[in-house]
Amino acid sequence: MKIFNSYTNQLEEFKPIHKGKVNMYVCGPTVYNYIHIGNARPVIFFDTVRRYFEHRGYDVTYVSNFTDVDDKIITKAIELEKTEKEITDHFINAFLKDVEKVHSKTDYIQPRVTEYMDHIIDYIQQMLDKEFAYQVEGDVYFRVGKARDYGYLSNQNIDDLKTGARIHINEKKENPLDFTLWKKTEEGITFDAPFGEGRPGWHTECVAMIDDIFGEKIDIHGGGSGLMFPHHENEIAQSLVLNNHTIANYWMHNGLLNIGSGKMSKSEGNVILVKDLEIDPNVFRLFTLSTHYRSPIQFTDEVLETYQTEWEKISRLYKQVFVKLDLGDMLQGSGRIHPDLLSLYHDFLEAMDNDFNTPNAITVLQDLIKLGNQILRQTHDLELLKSVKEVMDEIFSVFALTADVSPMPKKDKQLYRDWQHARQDKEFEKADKLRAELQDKGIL
RNA sequence: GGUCCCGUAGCCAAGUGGCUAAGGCAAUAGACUGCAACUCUGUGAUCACCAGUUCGAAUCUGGUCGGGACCUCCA
Repeated sequence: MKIFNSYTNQLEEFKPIHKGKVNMYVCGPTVYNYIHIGNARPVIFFDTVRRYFEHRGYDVTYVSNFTDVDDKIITKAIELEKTEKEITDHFINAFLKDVEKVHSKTDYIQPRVTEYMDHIIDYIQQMLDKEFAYQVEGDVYFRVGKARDYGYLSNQNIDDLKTGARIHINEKKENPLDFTLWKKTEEGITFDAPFGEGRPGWHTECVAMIDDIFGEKIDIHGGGSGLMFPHHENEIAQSLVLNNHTIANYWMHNGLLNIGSGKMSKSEGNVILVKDLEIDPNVFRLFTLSTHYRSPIQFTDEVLETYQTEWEKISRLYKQVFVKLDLGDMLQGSGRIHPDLLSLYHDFLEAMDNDFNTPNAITVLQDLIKLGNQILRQTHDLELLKSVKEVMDEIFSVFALTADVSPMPKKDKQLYRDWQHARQDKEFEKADKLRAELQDKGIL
């Protein structure tokens, strides 16, 4: 299994730290608003990564945080005349609802910044003690100039960054690249620390959480490519000071989702919220996974319609196969997959093993659909159809696709057989009536 | 101004040095069908452009044009 490691910028064989285990952390949302469809991409992609590792037999510990301390949350709280906690509780619930809406798992570890304040303060103190941080008028900054390998992850060198630094000069900083660890403030919710009252910057939380939860270097750290700099760069800088390692063996970054021509972001105002999305989650997942995770995706109605069509084709076949097997009392899994289908399943694994090449994996699914349709029309071989279903079930479980099927009660089975008989006997009026009934029941 | 990414058929999208450049959608021609729907089969690209490296390039190098990201909160 190969993964593209953003840290080394190359494809690497995946080797877990602990045999059979995967420890992974994905940067979660700052909970001051509903998430948009661009935020859903890492949710869906890393959920797929988790599912695939589990499919491969790994025991996965998946952690993703909630940033529930932030200026934007405070602004929102003041604006709505509520407490920060009311705001963040509301948007955490909303987030989890959206995660479910796109068929992603919510049973992962969800640390919140407010629960980690002691750790964060302790970490900042340690950095001060080691002189990798300094205080100015109650603020605490990280001393980037002293950090080792700063810029390695995002492939930038400090001098270029300095040259490119925009005019936004903070007189308090020794160096414009230094980032805030602690900000002195009296507005909104604040916390007490040895270095004064205020709140933490957002770069320390991930390090503190990962260290507390896992207690060591982890396998995978994921997030959107927009986080690579400065957020992940800053995380690594701190971890090198505190723990002398780069947090994760493999850094994974997903590309952005664009809408129309430009990028979608909260500040651009061209957002589509997940909660307002009115498409089948299966379609949205197919759409999201139809492009390799490191490439950007364009969100357009035309492409969405393509995957709508695609999903109808996939789910239609699944349903037909399911009904055939149900009629033949062959829904129970045999665990034996026919060689022809087994080779397709292996193609699927091969695609996924190659840095989660979901587009190619979807192509395998399409091959499977074609084959299934041929069997359905030509050989009617139930054993083969059973294998088709079983391979589809495997792929569905990794992609979190769900076709709407359930075993038929006896009278529906009879109805189906009656329909077939009516057609054979050329009693078309009767057949059409039965067909309409079956369609009403969602069997056809 | 600095750093970096991308440009494959009408649309989406694999492939990143070597047989005739996967696959899907759309289009079109056919087959199947009692009618619908579905389904299957056939049909399409000198890989933005130019120059170079190489026995050989969509794939590597340089340049041109076009699009985008980051350097500031952002998945």
